[in-house]
Amino acid sequence: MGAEILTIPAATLHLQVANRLRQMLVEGRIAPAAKLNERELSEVLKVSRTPLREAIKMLAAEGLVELLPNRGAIALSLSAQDVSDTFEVMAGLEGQSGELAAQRITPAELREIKAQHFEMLAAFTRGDLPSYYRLNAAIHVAINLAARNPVLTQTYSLVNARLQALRFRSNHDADKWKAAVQEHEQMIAALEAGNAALLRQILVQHLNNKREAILAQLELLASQAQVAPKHMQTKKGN
Amino acid sequence: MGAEILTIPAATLHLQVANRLRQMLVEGRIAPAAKLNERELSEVLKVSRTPLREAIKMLAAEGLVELLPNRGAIALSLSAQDVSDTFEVMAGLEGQSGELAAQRITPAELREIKAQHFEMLAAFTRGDLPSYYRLNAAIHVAINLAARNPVLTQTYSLVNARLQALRFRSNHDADKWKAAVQEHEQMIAALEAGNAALLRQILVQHLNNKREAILAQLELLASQAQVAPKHMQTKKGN
DNA sequence: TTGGTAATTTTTGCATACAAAAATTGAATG
DNA sequence: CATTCAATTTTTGTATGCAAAAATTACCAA
Repeated sequence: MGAEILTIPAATLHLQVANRLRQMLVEGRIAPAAKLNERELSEVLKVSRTPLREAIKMLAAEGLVELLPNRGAIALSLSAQDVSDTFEVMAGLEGQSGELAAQRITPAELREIKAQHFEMLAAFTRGDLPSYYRLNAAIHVAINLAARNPVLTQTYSLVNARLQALRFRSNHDADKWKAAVQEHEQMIAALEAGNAALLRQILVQHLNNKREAILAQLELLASQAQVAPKHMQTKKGN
Repeated sequence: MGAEILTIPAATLHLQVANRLRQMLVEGRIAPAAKLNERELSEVLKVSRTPLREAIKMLAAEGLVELLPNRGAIALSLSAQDVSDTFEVMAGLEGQSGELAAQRITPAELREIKAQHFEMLAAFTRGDLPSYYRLNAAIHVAINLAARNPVLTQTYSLVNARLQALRFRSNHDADKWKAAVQEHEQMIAALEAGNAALLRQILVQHLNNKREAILAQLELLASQAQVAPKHMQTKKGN
């Protein structure tokens, strides 16, 4: 993605706004289905509506917000089916990333991934969830980068962003968690062996498991919501 | 993608403009690397710069134009490496489409694809290139749709759009053309047999062949361009 | 010429202004 | 009390205006 803005630090306003909004969306600071009020946001972000609207249009193209003609934009809200579909695509993209990475990864990259893996094990052992998730994501990104295909990386980031808001993270269940860690160890082994087909298979399975875990979690939340319907509606908040 | 604007025909201007611009880009009416002059385009499209700029921002997020800070936007221009990378991703997406379609396609969909295949054969036999390419693309789209995953469809469309401008079409060489048609027949067979793994493999191979054909074509054009450098620079054109 | 630089023009980026659509409010009525 | 409908307010969508940056032109000197 476009991360080398360091050459010319003059980032235009609409890009800055797009980045900030994207962050707010994937971090859930703007809740799913929440309305994006232009006046309100322009006051919060201290910009006029023009660059704000341009940023919103970009996020719409990225699929992070939905445009409703004459009614503005709302934050992406994924149905269970949407989540399932998105994970299915992610499984394909991760599988391909792994397949290519197994063929193209450099020794240095492999070493770094192994190091990150051990760091993740440390966080796992300590029960340090934030670090665990951060390192987990970093490893997947590193595998994707090792595939040496910027288009794949961009596509991956684009689709993955839609799932980031589901950061209420999956496998709280200890067994599945352990299984996920084991899958990560299998990934390393496959990467090291240069076994492209195997790494693809592991990653696809890994993503399918992730999908199931998230969907189960969603179902749980939905049933809880039925008991206490319509609580935190996420209005203007903070 | 969003094609059901028929429910409420009130499409906002910036969306209309985005659609028109997208079409101009993928049809090559705006040449690769050509500058998108806002004043000029706003006159041609008969809109003010505001909705035009919003549309351009959407196309930038789609990857069809590149934004240069303080210097506007230019049409996407793919290097040989870019083309190769993009085809690689498309191969993955098509492969997954096929894999899922083989599992999920309905008899009606299969019949329609077979019908389209015969129509394509007819066009092929007549040497009717435009119809051939149109039907070819339609079959790939139909397979994608049979996968029953809107996220996959959207991702597919997004990435594929970048290659559409390369419509100076591949395999002029009769052998490769025939091979492509044969691959299509194998696809139908695999679809009919519900052989997901096979259909994936055929589609991946099909896309790899397509990539090679296009890259060869590009190389040819590049060598010709060296002889007669800097001709049609594609100014305001039309 | 050629090269470099200052003045001019053009173009982009952002803010504001205005019109149209939607949402909200508030009666009035059943 | 609910409902409908008109008046008001809010919000979105588009056009215009203005400032800053970039590109172009004009000019001068070597």
